[in-house]
Amino acid sequence: MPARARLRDPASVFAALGDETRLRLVSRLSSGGPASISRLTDGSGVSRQAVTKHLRVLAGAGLVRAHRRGRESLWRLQPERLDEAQRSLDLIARQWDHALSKLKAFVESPLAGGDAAPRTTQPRAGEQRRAPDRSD
Amino acid sequence: MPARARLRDPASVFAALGDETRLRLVSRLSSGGPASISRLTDGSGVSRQAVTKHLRVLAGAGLVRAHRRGRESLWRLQPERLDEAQRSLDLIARQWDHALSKLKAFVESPLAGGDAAPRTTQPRAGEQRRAPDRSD
DNA sequence: GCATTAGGCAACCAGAAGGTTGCATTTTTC
DNA sequence: GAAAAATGCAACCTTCTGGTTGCCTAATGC
Repeated sequence: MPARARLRDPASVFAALGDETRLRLVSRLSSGGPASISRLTDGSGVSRQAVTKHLRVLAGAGLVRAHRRGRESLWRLQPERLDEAQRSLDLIARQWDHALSKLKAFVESPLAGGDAAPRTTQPRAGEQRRAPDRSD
Repeated sequence: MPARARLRDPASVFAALGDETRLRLVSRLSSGGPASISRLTDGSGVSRQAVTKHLRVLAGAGLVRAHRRGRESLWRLQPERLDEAQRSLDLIARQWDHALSKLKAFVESPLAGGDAAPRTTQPRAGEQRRAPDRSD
């Protein structure tokens, strides 16, 4: 598998961020700027090799990138993927709001009858669009 | 309940989202509204038990919640965690920007090594002659 | 009442993940 | 040019994960 396989696969970005150690690495890179492996290993609580592996996972998700400088390799954050992940979350949240408003419209609709809550999911009977409203 | 300042456990949320199947589930819940396990299993490509497990992982991360209705259990999205995850990403991105500007200030400073020096990434003695190259 | 439908529980399995250790390689430093 | 520093590679180990299957329980629909 190529190192930069499916870069726009949101799951892989989340998976990369879904490890305590890796998240700390990302956080450290984000707040401290580019750093070498040895430096990142310091105080990480795991071995240098472990850090290396984690960095590669992050790189595989496109979250970080390294370039060699002399005998050390400097790793830096790649913020684009973060943006992508953020947009991903945003999309989900937006869809949810929309679904909720549809649901609410359905429930309150006279066509739904007072007794009938939406049977399981698909309201698609007499759904009418409504302005998105924050129900929480 | 430290719901405000420090995010509880961002890694677990990301980990939960870091699986293709689970992300699809979340997406489906977000766009289709609350749904039962059987319904979520339909077209998911995996068994009902697999879906159940995934839902529990998502619930463990606080991303979804179920409530029983008759013989079925309805699962719905829990958008707060999504917000948290988003804030998490935002924080990281912000820190990164800040780190970059500090770094830039440091590199461009005529007296490199002064108070503009990045703290967590202190250059060791005799190491500050090369600027980080952004050739990629 | 009885078949059907929706789920829960538990055992089991293969492969991925996270981690370690040992050794080789390449730059730096003195 | 030899020691030290910074990594890379590879083997190995243990635990976690995603998935399955089989069987049992609880509502529902006739």
